[in-house]
Amino acid sequence: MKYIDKLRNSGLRPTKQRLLICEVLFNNEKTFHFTVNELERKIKDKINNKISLATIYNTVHAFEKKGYLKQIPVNSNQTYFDTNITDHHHFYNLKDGKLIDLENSDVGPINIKRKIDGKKIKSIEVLVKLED
Amino acid sequence: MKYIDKLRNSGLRPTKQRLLICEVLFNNEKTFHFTVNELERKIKDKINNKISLATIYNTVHAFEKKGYLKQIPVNSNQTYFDTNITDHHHFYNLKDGKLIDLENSDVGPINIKRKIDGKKIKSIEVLVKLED
DNA sequence: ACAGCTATTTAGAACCATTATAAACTACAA
DNA sequence: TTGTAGTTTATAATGGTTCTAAATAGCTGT
Ligand SMILES: [Mn+2]
Ligand SMILES: [Mn+2]
Ligand SMILES: [Zn+2]
Ligand SMILES: [Zn+2]
Repeated sequence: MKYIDKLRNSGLRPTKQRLLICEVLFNNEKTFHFTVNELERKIKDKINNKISLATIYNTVHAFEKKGYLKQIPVNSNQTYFDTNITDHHHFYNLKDGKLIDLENSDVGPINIKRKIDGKKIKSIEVLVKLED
Repeated sequence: MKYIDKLRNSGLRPTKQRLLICEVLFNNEKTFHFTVNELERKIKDKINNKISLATIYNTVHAFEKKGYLKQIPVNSNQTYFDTNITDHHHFYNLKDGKLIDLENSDVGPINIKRKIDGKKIKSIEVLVKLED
């Protein structure tokens, strides 16, 4: 399996639940955005025996901590995750709550002129809200 | 009262609850960021007879719809609001969950080169996450 | 292969911010 | 004043997320 080493090297035991979730998340042509509920549906579509919702949450958070997933800051009652972990930005379609990647090259370089004492910049994220 | 007309002109009846909330939100030297729970505390500090939490939610949403408040997109279990309704951006201190205004002039002009068919850009917001 | 240990999974309960409900109250216009 | 629609309120319901603690599974050393 192609994800066993990835997990072991991260100090995560390659359980069959995690391997299945890796398949769903990372074995795709394109990266994508998802909520935990959407991920649960994708997992159910893939297999017959289900994975507990608690495990899905555990795994998503474990992967996020290891840097294999990112959370996207949007106003929603659900948390949005991204399998695209490169530096990039987002369109947010207010109509249907869907996100669209906005590559760094599609946004001019962002230069934050102000500094905050004793703090380092961890990330700079642009959210472009779309309406009709 | 200075907020009676503002409310009437917005089609909102100037109830004593709304007027009190206006005082807390808008009668300040500086704008500020808040969650509904923080606002509830500020209101309790100001008066003895309390305002129902449901009314606080109702009012915040009414003011947001009228454009007197903005919601700020961050990853948190609580919704962050802003009494600063000008176009601007934010630092987000991951340590304590506090927001700091980042004026447009402290960020270079942001030029979104990509267009989405049939959609208009409603807002462009930059979130700069801070760590130690 | 086995034992022992720790990590992980799981069902279900708990949590908690937010929203819905529906009855009492209030601003306002006729 | 009176009627009506708008508003407030206590309280219940909702729903995403986290917690719990018991069962299970991966791993290391023998
Ligand atoms: Mn998380
Ligand atoms: Mn709102
Ligand atoms: Zn993305
Ligand atoms: Zn602000």
